[in-house]
Amino acid sequence: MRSVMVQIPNTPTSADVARLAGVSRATVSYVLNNTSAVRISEPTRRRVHEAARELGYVPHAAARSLRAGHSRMVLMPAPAVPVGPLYSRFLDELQQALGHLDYTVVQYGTVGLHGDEAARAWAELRPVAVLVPGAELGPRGVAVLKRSGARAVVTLGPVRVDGAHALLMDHDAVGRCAGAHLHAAGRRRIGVVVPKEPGLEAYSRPRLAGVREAVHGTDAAVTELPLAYTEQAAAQLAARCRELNLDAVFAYNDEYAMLLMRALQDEGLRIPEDMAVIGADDLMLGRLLRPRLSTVHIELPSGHDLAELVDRAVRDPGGEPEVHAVLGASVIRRESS
Amino acid sequence: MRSVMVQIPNTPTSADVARLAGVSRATVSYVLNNTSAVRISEPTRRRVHEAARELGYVPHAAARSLRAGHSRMVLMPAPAVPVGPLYSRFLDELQQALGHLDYTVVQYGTVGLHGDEAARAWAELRPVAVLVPGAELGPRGVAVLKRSGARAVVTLGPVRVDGAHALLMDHDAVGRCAGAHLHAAGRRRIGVVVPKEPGLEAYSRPRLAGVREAVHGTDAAVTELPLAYTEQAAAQLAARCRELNLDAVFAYNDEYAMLLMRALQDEGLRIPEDMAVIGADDLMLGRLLRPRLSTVHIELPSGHDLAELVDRAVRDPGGEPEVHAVLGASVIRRESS
DNA sequence: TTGAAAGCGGTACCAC
DNA sequence: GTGGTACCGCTTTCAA
Repeated sequence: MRSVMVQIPNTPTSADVARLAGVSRATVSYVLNNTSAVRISEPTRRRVHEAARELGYVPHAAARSLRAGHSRMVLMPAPAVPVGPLYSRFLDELQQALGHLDYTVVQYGTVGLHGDEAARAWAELRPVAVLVPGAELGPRGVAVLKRSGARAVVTLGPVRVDGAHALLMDHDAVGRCAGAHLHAAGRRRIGVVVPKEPGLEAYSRPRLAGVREAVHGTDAAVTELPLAYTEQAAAQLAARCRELNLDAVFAYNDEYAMLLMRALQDEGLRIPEDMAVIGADDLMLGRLLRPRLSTVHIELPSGHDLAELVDRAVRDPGGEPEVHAVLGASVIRRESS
Repeated sequence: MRSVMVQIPNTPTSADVARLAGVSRATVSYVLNNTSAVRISEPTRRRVHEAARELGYVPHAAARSLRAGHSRMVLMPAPAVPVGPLYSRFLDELQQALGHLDYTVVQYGTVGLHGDEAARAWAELRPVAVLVPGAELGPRGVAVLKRSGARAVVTLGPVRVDGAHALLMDHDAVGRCAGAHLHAAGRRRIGVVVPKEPGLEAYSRPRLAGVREAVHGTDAAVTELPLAYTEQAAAQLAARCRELNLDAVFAYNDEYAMLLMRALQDEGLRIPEDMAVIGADDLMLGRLLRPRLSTVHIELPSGHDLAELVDRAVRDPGGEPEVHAVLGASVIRRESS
């Protein structure tokens, strides 16, 4: 009796390739990895390649790295908040550079996990390096990752974390720049916008603190201005600014600055005569506003440099953690201040 | 002779935990996975947990999924171009929802890889599902992924791909909306901005085509207007718009609209009297412009719905590919058109 | 030049 | 209740 079976296309393994090519699994591995320590005859190579192509063979990364005892995966938590063009470009450059060094960048969708929970989840993937923006990771998280074989842990954030390399992106500097600029321009009653949107505190608190530092010991006063990203909230805040008799506002970034500037103008305040406004991030939109928006230009590290730091750290896991201050901030004065 | 050795902290395995707890690896597995088919005494459970905690044990995801023959990983290519707030929110919601269904979302940094190359790289990770925005993936790529065990492949883009589920996000509709609106408003010489920035063609071409469709068979003429995202380019384009005697522009999206609107105003054109301008994406900034920017509001599918589609597909891999048209587009008329 | 086999870390079946 | 053990797919000695 002839039995016709529907062939369920099981994912082909190297054993299948070996069978089809009439060789051993070892040979398949040698051929497909171009192992230089071993010479395989040209006919055999061809047969193996042919078989692999025919079956649509794709090696199993997990099996490979399990056997190898390590991977080339660089893990980053996927950003939860919409990320600006600045940071996007930085990320892209970083991925490019790491890819060039033969690493694979993977952004892990860390959903509800926080702190050490998250670190544990990341550690399960046994990445060779972990890059963590923000201040999500503590020393214990770093320890977990290192114990699980991460040869480099790099934080990109406001503070250094024990045991990890650090790219110090101190947003204080942004606030200091803005504060110093406004003070030098003769402003003395300075408001600082602090977004109400969650997830931005890591940046907004230091920026506020920076302004405070900049005018510390002078006769200038700093007022914290919480603001949700809506027109209505902006209108209310504009009215409040007038009541408070402020003469300057550092608006967190250019987007919030645009929002607030519009509201201030609608409130009848002249910019910059009655009220100086300065943003941050040097986005294109600031140049398009009227008056043109002054801003704090932020210089992020080159993705290329970070990639090389990662590579160094991976090659020499015992080395002292490197700490680099990498956030350049400088005022671009336009017309609004 | 007493030998003092520096204990190199090798990553602890379940065998280490077993040793320390004085039980077998099997027992460790049972305890840590809460295997219900097997009863383990309370004291033993405690000892195992204790040992795991003490060693900082973290299970090895690769080993686990190798044994299991599958993972819960949903893979997406990491977006290469800076992605707007709309899409960011969608992504975030999607990750949330998938996480809730116990999937792990991983964005793979696909650098220089294209088409089938990329599909192969993704397939190496043996994800249970693959979500691909844009038009990067062809039928062959889909086949590669499926052969490697992906139980669901979903494309989010302008066209359906053979073998994959599709969330049709037909940006033609955006252009059609804009075109119909401008035509209804009496405009007949319509320019359509097409960004020169690479990576945006997947959206800009259909949007342009949509405008053409909308006015097809009428007396309106459509002019393609390539534009780089710089002030200078915008100024030149504004001058050209005047020469061409256009009476309306669909500016690709709100950001390009803002750029061009500024340039048109600087060129002395009145909006909307001399020139109607409409953007797309319904960003906040459009509301803040003067005149307020008309725009095409885009409704993306809910991340929740997509997550459920993925889950359905994973549970029933043999099912017919689902195809949903999911992009809602509607004009929000403000003052600029 | 090629093949047999051990072993990476976990899980789950089958005995005891 | 708990332990022994085979096995997932791949790489890499070691022998032939």
